[in-house]
Amino acid sequence: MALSDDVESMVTDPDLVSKRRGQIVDAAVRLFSKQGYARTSVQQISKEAGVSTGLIYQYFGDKDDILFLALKLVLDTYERDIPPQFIGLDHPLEKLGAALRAYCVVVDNLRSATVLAYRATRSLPVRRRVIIENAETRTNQLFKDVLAECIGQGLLKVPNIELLTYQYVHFSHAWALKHWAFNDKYDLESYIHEGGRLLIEPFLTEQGRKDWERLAII
Amino acid sequence: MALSDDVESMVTDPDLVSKRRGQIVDAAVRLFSKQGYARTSVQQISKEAGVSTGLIYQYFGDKDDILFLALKLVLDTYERDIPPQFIGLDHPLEKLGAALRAYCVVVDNLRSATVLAYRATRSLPVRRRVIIENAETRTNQLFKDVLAECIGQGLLKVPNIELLTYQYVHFSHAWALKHWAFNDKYDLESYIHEGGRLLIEPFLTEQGRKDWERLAII
DNA sequence: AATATGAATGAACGCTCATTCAGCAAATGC
DNA sequence: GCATTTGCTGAATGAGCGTTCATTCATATT
Repeated sequence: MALSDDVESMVTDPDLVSKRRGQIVDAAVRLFSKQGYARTSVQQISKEAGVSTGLIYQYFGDKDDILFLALKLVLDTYERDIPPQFIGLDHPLEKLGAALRAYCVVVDNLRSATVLAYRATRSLPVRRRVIIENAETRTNQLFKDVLAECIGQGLLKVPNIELLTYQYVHFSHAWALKHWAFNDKYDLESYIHEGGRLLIEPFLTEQGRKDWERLAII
Repeated sequence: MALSDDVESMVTDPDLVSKRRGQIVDAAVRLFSKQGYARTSVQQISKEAGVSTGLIYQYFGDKDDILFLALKLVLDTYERDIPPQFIGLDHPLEKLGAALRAYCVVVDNLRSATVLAYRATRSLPVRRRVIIENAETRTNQLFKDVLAECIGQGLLKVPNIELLTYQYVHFSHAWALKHWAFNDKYDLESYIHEGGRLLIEPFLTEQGRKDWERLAII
């Protein structure tokens, strides 16, 4: 969860380390998203970040370190930005709707970075891939918990919590991954709305349906 | 749809061309799936395929050509193997169930190649990416048509055909993409079964439910 | 048997790119 | 005011890669 997670730096001042790393990772995400990891050179990253090539090796062990922290930034953003969107809310269905919306909104903000995470996670060494996969699992757990709460209160009836959770997550990711197919048919808001009709409404109980219509969440 | 789609070869004999290309693409898919496109060298491919490096350039213009034909092989397999699984069937719900099962089975057979298609399509030049995306769209259309038939006969009631189609496709792909998460919880057959409970059963009409239970499809 | 053709080889070439390092500038310590 | 440390630079290095091509081999043709 900390900023580094075992990437080492030659520079001692922690503030400077996180500032520089942020600067470099931001530039890297822009380039990786546009051109892919392999087609992006460290020289390009240094130019985009406005630093020298040598500097990068003061803050990262090698090029793979940059990719790892870039992906971690994406996953950390999910974990940081989604929960605040629903922890204040009272009604479980409200929370669920807000969680789905929040996930789609974050994906929309990080559209190309999300695609990057899909494409590049596998090219990390196993030990690091697991860290990223765990972060994803934790974010999924947020959904699962809210979903379980809805079920516990008799608002939803679902055949398989875990797989439905994955469908929510996939639905959100698809907004980035299949943007080439969706772009001319939906805007973000209508996409979210259709998500509710497809992945929440069919599973509402009698009671759930009443609340859902009253709350007019999505 | 033809084998080549504009990749040129120095060799004239068409049988030999397709044999050699198959041999090389098979080897490439194995390596690309394991190590990624960028980390795989043409020298490695030639060794894996049991030919010389020079030979590869008699059958492909450049390394990108190999990737293109590798991805095309995956998408063509989808298009070739799924329809036969349901065209003989009478009842639309039977077809839908068979289509979902067929898609999951094909993905299971091409698991690492499916992951490759997800990861690498974006690194093709635009013109070729479009060819791959069109192939995907055609396969999706198969689902959409069967789905429309079910709806037309009053067996299903779905809020959004297109997006539900994507959920089917995503569900199948997820078997490959999220295998690290699913492997110890489901086998292929139970995964397919859960897919039916999540993505078909909630949308059955009264009539549809009766038929579905009678047919015991998934 | 002599010749021609097309397939196959793999060493060599040139280029890209990750990584290093000798040196500069500024800050800090003595 | 000198010495030392820290942050930083960017040209240089060298390994690895995609691609080429002079050559060999196998088969067909005359």
